[in-house]
Amino acid sequence: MITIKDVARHAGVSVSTVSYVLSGKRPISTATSQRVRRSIDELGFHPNAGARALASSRTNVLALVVPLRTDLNVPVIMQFVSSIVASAREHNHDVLLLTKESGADEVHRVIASARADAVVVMDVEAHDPRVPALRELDVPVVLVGVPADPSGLNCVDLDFATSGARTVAHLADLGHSSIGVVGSPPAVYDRETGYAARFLSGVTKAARKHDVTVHIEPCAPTYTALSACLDSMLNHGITGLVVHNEAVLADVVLELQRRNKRVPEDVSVIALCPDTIAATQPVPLTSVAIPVDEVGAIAVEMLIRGLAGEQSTEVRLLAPQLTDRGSTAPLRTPRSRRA
Amino acid sequence: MITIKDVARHAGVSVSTVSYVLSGKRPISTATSQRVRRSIDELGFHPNAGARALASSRTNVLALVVPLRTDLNVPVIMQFVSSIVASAREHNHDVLLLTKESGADEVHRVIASARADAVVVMDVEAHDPRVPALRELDVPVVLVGVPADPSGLNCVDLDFATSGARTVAHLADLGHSSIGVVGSPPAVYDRETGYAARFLSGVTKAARKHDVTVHIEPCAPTYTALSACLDSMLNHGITGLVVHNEAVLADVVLELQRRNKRVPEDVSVIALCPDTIAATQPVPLTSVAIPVDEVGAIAVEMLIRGLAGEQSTEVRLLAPQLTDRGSTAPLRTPRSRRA
DNA sequence: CCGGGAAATCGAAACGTTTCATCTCCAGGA
DNA sequence: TCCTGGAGATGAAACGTTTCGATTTCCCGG
Repeated sequence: MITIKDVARHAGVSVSTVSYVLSGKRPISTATSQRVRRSIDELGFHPNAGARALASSRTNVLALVVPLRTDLNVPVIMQFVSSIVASAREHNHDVLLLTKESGADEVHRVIASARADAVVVMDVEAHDPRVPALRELDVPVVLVGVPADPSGLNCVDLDFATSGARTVAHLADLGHSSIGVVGSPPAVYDRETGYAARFLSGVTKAARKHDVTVHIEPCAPTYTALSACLDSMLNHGITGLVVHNEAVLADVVLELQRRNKRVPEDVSVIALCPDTIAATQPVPLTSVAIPVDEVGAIAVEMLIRGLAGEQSTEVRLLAPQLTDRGSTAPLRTPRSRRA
Repeated sequence: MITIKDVARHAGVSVSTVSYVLSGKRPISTATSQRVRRSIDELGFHPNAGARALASSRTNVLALVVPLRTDLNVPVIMQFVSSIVASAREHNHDVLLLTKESGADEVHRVIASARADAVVVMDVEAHDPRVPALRELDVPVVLVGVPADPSGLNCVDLDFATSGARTVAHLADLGHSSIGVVGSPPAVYDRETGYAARFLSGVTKAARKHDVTVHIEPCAPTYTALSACLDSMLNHGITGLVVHNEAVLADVVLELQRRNKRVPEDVSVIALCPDTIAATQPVPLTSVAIPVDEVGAIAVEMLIRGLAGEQSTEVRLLAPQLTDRGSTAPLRTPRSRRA
């Protein structure tokens, strides 16, 4: 194994100089710096992580708590994880994987044994039992999602309430006055994760404001459920459809077409989902984005800042971003045709 | 921070004694052992991972390389990850998450800097460019999946060829002589992951042996593709259906029913997928299992054994396990009715 | 009563970094 | 010419474990 000592000898400098070249915490002349770097490359030196951790009490590792046993939203979760890992790497950190199922004890173990410097927790529920324990941890913590009482904790999430309002406003502005909402699977609402409910509250509030009627129906991730759901929607005479349900998203347009409803001519469809998903549908969908990459990046940045000493606990709700991909259009009524 | 020194003082023993109590590498009288353990609990001592790693050159961390950007098979991948994390924890190891996308360099970095002791790599392709680099690593490595040249590497996977044969044999034994195979999405075959092709080779081989005809068709993960695929199958007069495609699995039975084909009375259906998925379908499906938990457990065990010093590189193909859940039945012909 | 050996415990040297306190040198001001 | 200060480099002390001898204790046979 190549150690910092070998590098020092090879470059003809002291061990501490090599260390300072690497960390940049003290000025080093460019001449020595270059010489040292060359030695490092030549010898293929990689600083020993354990020794580093011991000496600096920094591991450069973030613990990430993920709900692995979930069958819901799996692709979205993967995207979150992916973005968090990428952001962590950009800040020179690695990611240690913990599962939600193993609870807060594992998080405590990992922190107490100094295996990680900070924690990001995904899929927090409104009354998540882990929250109190997380609050006790004296390392930076950030939650993806917002619990009922977020005091003393950092949180990031899309502003689901405003997003719900935004989708309805968009359709209302296009003249639609009868709007359907294909909700998430009932299981999601049961789990009290909060975000789904917040989305709906935004929807209903906007409906009142814009004086339109909304017909909300949760929808299980099966073809039959979707089918029944859409029939019900069409019976209610809806002309605009909001979909907050990744599982059935792909089939919504197909099923509408099969019922002789063209999109967007006969029915306007707007989705709440990551942009990558909305854009890659057979028919690209107008959508409000779930900004997975941004959420991941912000979560990591909050931690990094926390590690740098900045104290702050904030709940950061990201403003919704609507992209029109042509699946929504002005309501076609006799009046609008004449106009 | 509580250190081993504090524990030693509190228990009235030396530091090394505490260490030996913890590791069990030397005999300690039950009296002292208990006293030390009580002190540990009382003080809430957690050994510092960095110091441990430095002194013992063992991190008790496994690196796991996962394909995060995949849109295919996401749920199955999650199950693998989940099972690997669980197995690792059982062996007192944590899991460091690397993404396939970042390539072999990252694996090298993690090993060279002694952040992890061993590596498990998921989603290896037949001619995976990372394989040579992995072979050079002088730590235990195990691949989930089998590359074209697995020499010098440990691999675990389901025996897909035998599994393919098994599904056909099952249907053939029930009297079906015209069998359809709903394959994975074309993208899977394009990626040359190997397992899909091996499955099909097993299918065709068994078809010859049992003198039945098979009609194989890859199927994109969309409703339209499935629809077309099934129409084609039925036109060919198939009475038995093999499905190797988790994405459309849920809809296969529904679509058959919509075409007035009952399962299993008119069409027998057998799937290749994890048991949890087969069992939780609206109509439980007879299946050959993709044994995610077993594969994960074996992968981890191979690594642990490797870390313990056992030298061995083996390709471990797990024998297929078929579970009849009632979605397959004997072919209904005039002859079989009379019998 | 003594010597020998096993069992239990101890002390101290690693392990490879970071970082603090010093030290050296040299340029520039008086 | 001497002094001062700052930039650049160094040496050595941590950091918290593990682990290798060495030491103590106790029991047993002779």
